[in-house]
Amino acid sequence: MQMPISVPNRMKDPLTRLPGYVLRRASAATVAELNQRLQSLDLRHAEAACLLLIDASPGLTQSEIGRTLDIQRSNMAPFALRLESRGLIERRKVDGRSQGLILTPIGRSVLAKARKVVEAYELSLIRRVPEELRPAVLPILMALWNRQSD
Amino acid sequence: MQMPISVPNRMKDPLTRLPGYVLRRASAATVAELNQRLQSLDLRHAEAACLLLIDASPGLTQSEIGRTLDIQRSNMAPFALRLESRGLIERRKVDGRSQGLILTPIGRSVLAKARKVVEAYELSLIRRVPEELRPAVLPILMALWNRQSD
DNA sequence: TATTGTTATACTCTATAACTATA
DNA sequence: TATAGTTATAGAGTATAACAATA
Repeated sequence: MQMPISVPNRMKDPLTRLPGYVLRRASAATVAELNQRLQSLDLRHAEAACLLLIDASPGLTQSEIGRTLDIQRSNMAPFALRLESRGLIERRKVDGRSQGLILTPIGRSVLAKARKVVEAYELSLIRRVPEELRPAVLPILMALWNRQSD
Repeated sequence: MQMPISVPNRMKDPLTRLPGYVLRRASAATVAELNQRLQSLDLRHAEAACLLLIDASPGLTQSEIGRTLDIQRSNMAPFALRLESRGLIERRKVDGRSQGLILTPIGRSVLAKARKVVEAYELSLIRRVPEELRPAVLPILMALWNRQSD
């Protein structure tokens, strides 16, 4: 992400009327912002998401996490390895091929800090939206994601 | 993007309540979908955006486009080169260092098809959202992007 | 047969630094 | 001094294929 340009852009921009385009730009901007806020914990946003998932469901396997986060099984291997070698998670054999992932004490401590960062960031995001539109935020994003809100 | 899992996911998922997370997932999913629809034109979503911009403001320079799309100047070079070597755009010297970009006849023809794909996709996106929420879509996305709607 | 974890590999996207030519 | 275009390079992120071990 480049830092925002402060001079007004006088260019015709036919793109900012396209929800899909603005969705991409909003996502790219917020990912960059969240990654920056997580930098001091040496975490990427997807790693924080992974820790949050494991904390909510200890014993999840790599494959299950990958399916939830839409990360390929093959890409989960180095991903989980990094969390493991940093001592944030442990693997526990479930059967001969699956290994449940759980947080270590260090992992729980890092997650506690990450959770604060994430929650503060989510709050700052929602606060960008005019109050009367806030109830529509999740339903709209879930719909664009093509998921039922529930 | 993996194809969606059809079996319901019974896993606790604390993430889908987080607007920022859902924003990222919605964006990733829609980028993948749009890229797939543009595949037959051998265009990526950012290339289509670039053509749309040049068409709206012929003579834009690489740097200006990069600032508009948040693509680094250094990354714009191979990007523009590809469009040029495919005969979609031409460079016209503005002064000793800047080159304005314009669409070639081929570029206009490809853009016409790309525009249809993009507009159809944008329409399909907005249709995912319940009708009464649609007016809030752009204001919310612009707010999350941290831009004024106007 | 299908699934888990893994390795290898390739491609895209993004980020930084440095260079030149020009304004 | 600042800007435009370029090159080189490194790091993420993502995609596919293939393999062994296990269910």
